Amino acid sequence: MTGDDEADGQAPALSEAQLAIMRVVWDRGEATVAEVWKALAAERTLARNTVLTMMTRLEEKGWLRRTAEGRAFRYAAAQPREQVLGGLVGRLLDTAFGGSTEGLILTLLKERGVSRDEAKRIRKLIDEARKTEKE
Amino acid sequence: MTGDDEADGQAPALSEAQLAIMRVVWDRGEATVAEVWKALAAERTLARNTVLTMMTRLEEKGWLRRTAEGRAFRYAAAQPREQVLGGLVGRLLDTAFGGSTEGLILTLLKERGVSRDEAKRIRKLIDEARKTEKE
DNA sequence: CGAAATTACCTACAGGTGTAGGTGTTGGCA
DNA sequence: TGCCAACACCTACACCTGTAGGTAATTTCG
Repeated sequence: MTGDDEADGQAPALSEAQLAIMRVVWDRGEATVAEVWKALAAERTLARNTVLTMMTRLEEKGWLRRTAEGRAFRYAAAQPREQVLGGLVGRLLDTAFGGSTEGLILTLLKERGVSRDEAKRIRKLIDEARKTEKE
Repeated sequence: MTGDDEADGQAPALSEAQLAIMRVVWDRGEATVAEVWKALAAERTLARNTVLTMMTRLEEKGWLRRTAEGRAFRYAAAQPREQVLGGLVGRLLDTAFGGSTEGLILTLLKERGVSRDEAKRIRKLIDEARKTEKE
């Protein structure tokens, strides 16, 4: 799979602020500007209009989809979280780690460490992943 | 700690093209614009001046350091690769995965799969990381 | 010696991003 | 029923990124 390794190639990848918005939308399934704004404003101050502008742009670029609902809009993610994050990670993997999965994981572990429990669960992930072994 | 340099994590994070340059510099320890240009031009076409501009900007922002050498400059990374990549990964981890190491690894495995050999080596990494277990 | 090459610097520009003010519309409530 | 709050839209702006042309200094080679 992923035969289209470069199909979406030039998607400029979401920036951090954009990702923050997407995260809220993904978490809720769908959301209005006001909802996203409230969620983000809980962490840092920013104007409602900022969120509005960014969501409008995300919609224009196909990251979000919206449906009129009364006088407001209800936004939903146009692409599943897994897919977008997968692309993001793949991109980072290639650009920063020369494609080395181990390199990335090593950095990750060094950066954050890992608890006994996590280690166990991660092992499990690897076992499962190995079933769909790559050639 | 971190008392000596404030150029830590909060910098806007390197973009993809910038990372490509840094990668060349890290790989060689140090490099001139011409060297980086040749390395990058091997993969895609771009003007020498593009590389020059970007490296100058990277120097201004503290990612690269340079020393005059004759009529040219020799650039070196101002920060070790591990540190920068660590910051990058940490950033992605928090922004996109809500801090879940497993989440990132899962995505990574799904995205790229893993060969038997890699799986083995990754296991080892985890074993080692667990020694410096986190609370 | 003079031309070609090399290198840096200055300048520019289109497109993206984060931020937000001002304007117009509308629905709800006093 | 008239005003306010909520909402979207338009506009703007400063900054960043990728890209590169033109210019000037200097080195090197024929």
